[in-house]
Amino acid sequence: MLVTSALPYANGPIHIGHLVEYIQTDIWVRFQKLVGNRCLYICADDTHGTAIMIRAGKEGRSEVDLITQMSRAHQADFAGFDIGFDHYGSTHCEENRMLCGEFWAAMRTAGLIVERDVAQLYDPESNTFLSDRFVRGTCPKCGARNQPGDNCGSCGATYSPTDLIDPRSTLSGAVPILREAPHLFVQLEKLHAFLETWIDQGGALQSETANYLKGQFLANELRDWDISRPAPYFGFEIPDAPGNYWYVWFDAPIGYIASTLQWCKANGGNLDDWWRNPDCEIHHFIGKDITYFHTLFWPGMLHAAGYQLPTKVHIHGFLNVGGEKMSKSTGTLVAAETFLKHADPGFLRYFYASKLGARVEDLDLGADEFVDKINSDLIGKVVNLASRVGKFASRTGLADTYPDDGGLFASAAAAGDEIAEAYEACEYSRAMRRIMELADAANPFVEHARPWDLNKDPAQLETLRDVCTVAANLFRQLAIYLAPVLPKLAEQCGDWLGDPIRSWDQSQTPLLGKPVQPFVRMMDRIQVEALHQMMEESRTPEPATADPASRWNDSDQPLKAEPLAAEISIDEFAKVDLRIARIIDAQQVPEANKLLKLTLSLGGEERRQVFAGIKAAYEPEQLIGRLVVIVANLTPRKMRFGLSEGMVTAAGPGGAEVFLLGVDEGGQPGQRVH
RNA sequence: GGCGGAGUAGCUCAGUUGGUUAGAGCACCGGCUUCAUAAGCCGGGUGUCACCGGUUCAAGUCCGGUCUCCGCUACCA
Repeated sequence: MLVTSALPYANGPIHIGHLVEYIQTDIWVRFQKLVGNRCLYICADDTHGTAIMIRAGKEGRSEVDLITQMSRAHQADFAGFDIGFDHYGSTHCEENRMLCGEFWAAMRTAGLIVERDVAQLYDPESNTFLSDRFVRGTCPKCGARNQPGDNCGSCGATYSPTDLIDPRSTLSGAVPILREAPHLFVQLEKLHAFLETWIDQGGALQSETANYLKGQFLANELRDWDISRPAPYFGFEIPDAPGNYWYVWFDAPIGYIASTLQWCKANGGNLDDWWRNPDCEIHHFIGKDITYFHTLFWPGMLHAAGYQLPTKVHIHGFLNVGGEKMSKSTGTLVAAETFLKHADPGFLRYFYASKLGARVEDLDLGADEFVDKINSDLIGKVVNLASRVGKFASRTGLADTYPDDGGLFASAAAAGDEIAEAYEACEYSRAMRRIMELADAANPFVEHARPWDLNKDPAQLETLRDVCTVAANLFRQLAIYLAPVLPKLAEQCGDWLGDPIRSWDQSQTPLLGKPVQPFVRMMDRIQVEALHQMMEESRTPEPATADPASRWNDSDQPLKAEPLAAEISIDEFAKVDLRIARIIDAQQVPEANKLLKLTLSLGGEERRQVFAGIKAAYEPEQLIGRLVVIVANLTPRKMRFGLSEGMVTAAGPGGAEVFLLGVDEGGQPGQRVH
């Protein structure tokens, strides 16, 4: 079988959010290898695209220089967390260029490619077409300034970058111009029927994902996929369309194959054994953000080029920290490197394992929960089991026959199948729970056997040896079951008992008649301060903007929408009698579309009935009791629903966007506004 | 608005096809212990299984409805 994790983009360091995926995959791969499956774990850096090109330009170096350095950093981070790739390549390699050409030719032959002109914003100063994220401007809907080209961070509207008011290139600050260029498209609709069948019958997807695709994409005609980018672009030039490059999402997944090919070259393998062999399972582990690339485009590409389709696409959710999205400003976006400075990588591996299931669900890392889980499970239950008999065991060695342990070893051995099934199904949290149950059962054995008393009586040496034999073997079982998650622990256990852990089956037979090495401590408790420190270190404060105007980022739209009125004198203003009033009752007017009926108090017994057009913006209950500003000397107006004796002041474009004027603390009903 | 998931002890969760008195770990309280890394053992459940209704001899579990939270999505890939 062949297993992949998504290719990390060569534009930033690995952080604990990425690691969810690599740890999830690595556990699965280690499990497969442990049970004896032939398994290759393939990954690579994803290196192409505008972002890389621009960053390299900014840093004044070549793209190759940038991605080379980034790849080194990524691999060091992964190694630090014991992610055991069989091969780690790069999408920027000759193998990938060759394979891209092969896929391309196949797709051309299949008649999937068409050419069409696309108008895109172009930066005339840096001579680059601008993808959405490199254009910023004023939101056409709400008028918020300095918003990205695809959607508004303020009102959430989505639009195309050409809709932006006053657009600017983030590269040069230049005003982008609209320029047409021919693009090449994949007509995915031609593969509609194939994809439908694959999704329905392949069993490759979690049910929620299949459901999502069917409802979201396959229910309609599939749109053509824009697969080329005009120069300049860091990537591979399309052989039969000079001046055009494959879009990064074309060559990235092909990188899985290219990286496998590199492995084959280095290890004497045959690529078709892995990618064109119906007997070879192919498993992709990805995050939910790139679902459709891997479940629509990629299967389509593989199908067109005659490669084996994925057996399973395992999709996981995102990581939250402390119940919130990771962010640089709160320091929850902890780099892999930073984590390693403060804590054992095994802790993160175990924590994720204890939280991961087979569903597409986000998981949460809480500092206290993390510390509790590590200290009580790993330290208190697992490692401590070995530690309790460590000193004695190295003196007594292991007995020649397995002593009576009340059935503990046998029942833990019997649990092996269930635990294995949980690993296989990616239900790691279930596996961890079962393993901890075994650890819970093992510790009382030591307690009741009282090896510390036996140790004082030389005549009891045999019994002591038996107790140590049981405890050491129960610990070894745990280490084997945990080996996919905690490879270091398995190694330490192997060193201690002089028998390396290589296979899942070792959990079924006790280790006997061997000397035991001096016990060395395996893990240390973690303090919650360690987590706080790594977050503190990861915090990069929101850049404080010097210019107050840009800090608030207020739009000029409202003023443009409603320009200033003609000048008036102070006397004219004085004619308008504005008063503070308290809303003492607010009622729906069922027949009215926009109106609420308000009863206002101006203090004392003075009451006003006012109809206000704020129905869409406010619930009556939330209005009662609050102070508003009203025009108190307005001629009463007879309306369909009754007399309106004044007007409540409010701003905003209307509809739900209505904002009542408030009164600061201390203002009283009846007071005039001057 | 649509789709999906969740709601069980203070916290994290388990609870299989309905079936005794609803569970585990952690936390907490009491006692014991000292081999072990402020570790361990024994005992202790403090719950309106979100809410309402229905089916049933029997509902955390099945059905209908309501509420709350989360994720995705709203024609952008």
